Amino acid sequence: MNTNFNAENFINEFSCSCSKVQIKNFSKNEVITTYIQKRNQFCILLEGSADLVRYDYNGNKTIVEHFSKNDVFGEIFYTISTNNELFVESRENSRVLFFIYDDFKTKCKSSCKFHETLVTNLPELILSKVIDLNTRIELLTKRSIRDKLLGYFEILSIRTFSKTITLSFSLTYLADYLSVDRSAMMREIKLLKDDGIIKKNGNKITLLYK
Amino acid sequence: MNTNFNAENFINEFSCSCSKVQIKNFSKNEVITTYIQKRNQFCILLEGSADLVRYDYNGNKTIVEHFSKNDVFGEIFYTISTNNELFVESRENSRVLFFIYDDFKTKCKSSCKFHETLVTNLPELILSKVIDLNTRIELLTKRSIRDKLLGYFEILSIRTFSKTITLSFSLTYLADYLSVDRSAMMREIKLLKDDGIIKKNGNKITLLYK
DNA sequence: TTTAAACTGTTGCTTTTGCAACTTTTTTAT
DNA sequence: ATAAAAAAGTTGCAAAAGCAACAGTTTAAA
Repeated sequence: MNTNFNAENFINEFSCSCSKVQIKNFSKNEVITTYIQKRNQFCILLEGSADLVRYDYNGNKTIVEHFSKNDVFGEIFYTISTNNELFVESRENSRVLFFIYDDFKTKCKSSCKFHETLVTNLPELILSKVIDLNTRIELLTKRSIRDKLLGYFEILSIRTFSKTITLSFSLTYLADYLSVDRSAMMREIKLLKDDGIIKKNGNKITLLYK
Repeated sequence: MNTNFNAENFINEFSCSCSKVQIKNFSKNEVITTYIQKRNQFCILLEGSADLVRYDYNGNKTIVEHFSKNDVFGEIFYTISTNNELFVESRENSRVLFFIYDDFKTKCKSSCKFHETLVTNLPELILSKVIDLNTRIELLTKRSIRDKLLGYFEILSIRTFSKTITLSFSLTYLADYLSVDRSAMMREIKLLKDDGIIKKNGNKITLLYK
């Protein structure tokens, strides 16, 4: 699965006049959208990165999803608004394309090329989201912090074809992403080092096993 | 998001002659497919129910995903074959449609109506999968067994518009689905009862709060 | 450039969860 | 109808994870 679709280039090329989409810019830490009462909102991250975050009643922050360029998100992907407050925060300067999925399925008046191409590419974009979500579930269903960490490192290692991986974010963030307590995670990292399973140098981690 | 597409009816109606798909029947507990070397395999569950399961090195079973009628699955939805053995088990007598996604994107020779309709409905089918996966992530990111249980009960409660829910499967299964130890989960259920938060009668659970 | 804020690293203590082992009950198959 | 298998329900103990509270370090902002 490898889509060549790049929404940003596409938009620049056609400087979209489609009446059904909207593009907005966001600076770091700005809230891009909330998942409340925006039924069928569909967003594409054109540039930058963002997180879908949730804070529970204990103040625990969880990174429910992480989005990077070309990722899709929006309330369309959620059925039940639980009591959770979910919102998407920009992690750096970002550009986001918004539209309402139901509107978009029908052709726009001018039957513009942009509209058409986007619709054609939608399955691929959503499919790649499914892959991301499944990867995340694989991690979250691991029973221990150790297994979550190793599972995560392994994924990065496979992706980069290297036993040494570089974390592009803080360990605090990683803990939120793996949905575990930070200090417990730090302890586990130390144990992994002590057991000779990994080596750590700043934000570089090397897998020593196998 | 409500798709009216029903793959089974559709197939019966057109008694598909499309050369690119295959339909097979499975009886309870049979392995429908494994997620190893079946790149781009795309499956639709026409009838019955099934689970994507994983056994880790400790013998822990995890229900990675649960599939019911019209759900889609297959290795196409997974990028990285981790060392995990993933396979899809039929939970009852089931019927499954198989095809290779890449083949299917291009029209079949006869440009059959079946092919066309399926392609048209693919985005909706995948979209509804995303919704399921997100719901699952919501649950799995909860920090405690208690929160996972309550989160799960709440989802069922919202879906059925009722404070009383009926579990259609065993508690053993639920523990595998929530990815927690069964006895620990049983203990937590007891505590929830003791705390007057739920009432339990066989497989019926009533939420007492709020 | 100095100050504040965020992140890293660590630890003692508490709570939660997992594990193993068992009994009782329910379901399923012969 | 009965035996076997699966599930429910319990419990003591061990291990893992969470919590809180630090000090030291790095990063970002004024």
